[in-house]
Amino acid sequence: MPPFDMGRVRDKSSAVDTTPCGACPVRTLTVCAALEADEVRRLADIVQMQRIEANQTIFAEGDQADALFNVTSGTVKLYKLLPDGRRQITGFLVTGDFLGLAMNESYAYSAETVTPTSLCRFPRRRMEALLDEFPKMQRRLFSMASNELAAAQDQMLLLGRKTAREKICSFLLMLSQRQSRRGHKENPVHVPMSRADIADYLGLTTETVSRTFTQLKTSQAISLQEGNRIQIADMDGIYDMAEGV
Amino acid sequence: MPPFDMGRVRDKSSAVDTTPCGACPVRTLTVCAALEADEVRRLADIVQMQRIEANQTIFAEGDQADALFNVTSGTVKLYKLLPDGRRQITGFLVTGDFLGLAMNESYAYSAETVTPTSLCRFPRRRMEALLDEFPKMQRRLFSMASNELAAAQDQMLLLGRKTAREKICSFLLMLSQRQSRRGHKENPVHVPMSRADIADYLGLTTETVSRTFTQLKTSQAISLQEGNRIQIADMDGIYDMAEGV
DNA sequence: CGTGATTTTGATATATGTCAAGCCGCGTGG
DNA sequence: CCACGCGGCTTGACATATATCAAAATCACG
Repeated sequence: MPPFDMGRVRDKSSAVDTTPCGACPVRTLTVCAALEADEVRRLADIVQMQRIEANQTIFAEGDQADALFNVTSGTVKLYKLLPDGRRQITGFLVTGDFLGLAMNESYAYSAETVTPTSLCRFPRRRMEALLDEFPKMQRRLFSMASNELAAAQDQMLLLGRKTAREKICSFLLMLSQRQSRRGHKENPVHVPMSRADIADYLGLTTETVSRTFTQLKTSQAISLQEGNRIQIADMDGIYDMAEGV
Repeated sequence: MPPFDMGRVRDKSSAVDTTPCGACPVRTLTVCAALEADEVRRLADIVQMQRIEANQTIFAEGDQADALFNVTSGTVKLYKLLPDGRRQITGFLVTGDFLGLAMNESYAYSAETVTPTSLCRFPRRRMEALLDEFPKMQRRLFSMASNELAAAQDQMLLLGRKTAREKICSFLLMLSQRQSRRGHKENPVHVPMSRADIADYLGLTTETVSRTFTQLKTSQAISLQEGNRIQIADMDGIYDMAEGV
């Protein structure tokens, strides 16, 4: 699937600002937030926008890492595989998330779209040059990496020590909190990924994920709605269950 | 346990270099590696060295995060707890590792010594000021955070998808590779932590860890030696077992 | 040497995985 | 417009890796 180049986006309210980034609706959410106008312009010079349909590979583990990405819409999953095919999804990225914080010469994980997705693509070399030039950007990236690291530690606690029910409840809360931090309402929760993806994210099987959802449904803690939405009926209860209380 | 201040360390081979960092034997391993002489001196100005005995808390989850640390000798464990006491160890730090990459106003995890440990302590505010001043240091820290992130993803794969035997083999290999990267021989592997710590790191129980070790011993893949050392007899076999091959 | 902690070993329980079938929604093509 | 088929989800019956509970063995340390 060749990337479709959307070209320059024109900002209708301003004749001056013709760069794609200047008009970017998610600029405040991501690396770009900390930047001055001229810095954004420099970023706009090297960025390339692309739209990718659902269930497509963005890159695979082991590929030469010559680009970084920013998700501007849609959902992306990152995962690692064992030789026999067992899969661990290490994260779901949504609007505003940065893709490529942890990398060497080659990608250490694969990335695939879950839904149709828009990406900003930054060639790696040019991005690195920009980082040297703008310490503020570097700082921002470092702080994002720190947050990722904290999230990764939470996920280790989940994978190593939580029960299936605790995992599912934690997962729903994570999605809910993510929504509300992005300015949407916390409920109902949009869950665009398949049972198999959820299972591989939580270290379970699809069957166990499915059974746990029906249990929660039966106990009135949640209810499934139209369009991959889950209403959390008993938010406090789910909160407690997520921590084993 | 009040930190014991070792004061300034004198470098016997050089009358000039009286800063603690200038004489530091592990300088090449860590943040300090990338720095110029004057930068190291500035770091030396704010650093405070301390020695802590085994099994002592360095800080606890939720404490106000007003210092970062560098491990100059010994082993430290980081962990998170669930309300009912279940524990997940998220990492073991050894000589040269940096403590405090992921943090906000308060620590998101607890840190405890496993063996007697020496630390360089950096007051956080002053460290941040230095980071602003020396982008090279910031860059180095970012790169360390990236590596941590990659390691965290490997650990998620381990916790979510590997069997007990695969976990133990991966763990031994990690320790072995860490030793050899630090200039020691890869075999035998020094394992200073208790079965309980290993269990909480791998998402198992002490009983399962113990049983798995005896299995590996019985199948001649490893042998236990004096002083918490494990000889990996069949390195290739362990390697394959770590990945489920 | 004795005493408590840690580790190992054993017997049993259980949460979750595996295998298998049926169901549901949805796009396709007759 | 309906029948068909296919992928994803749910449910069921059963298997099993690992946890739990308990006791013996070994270790560390005063």
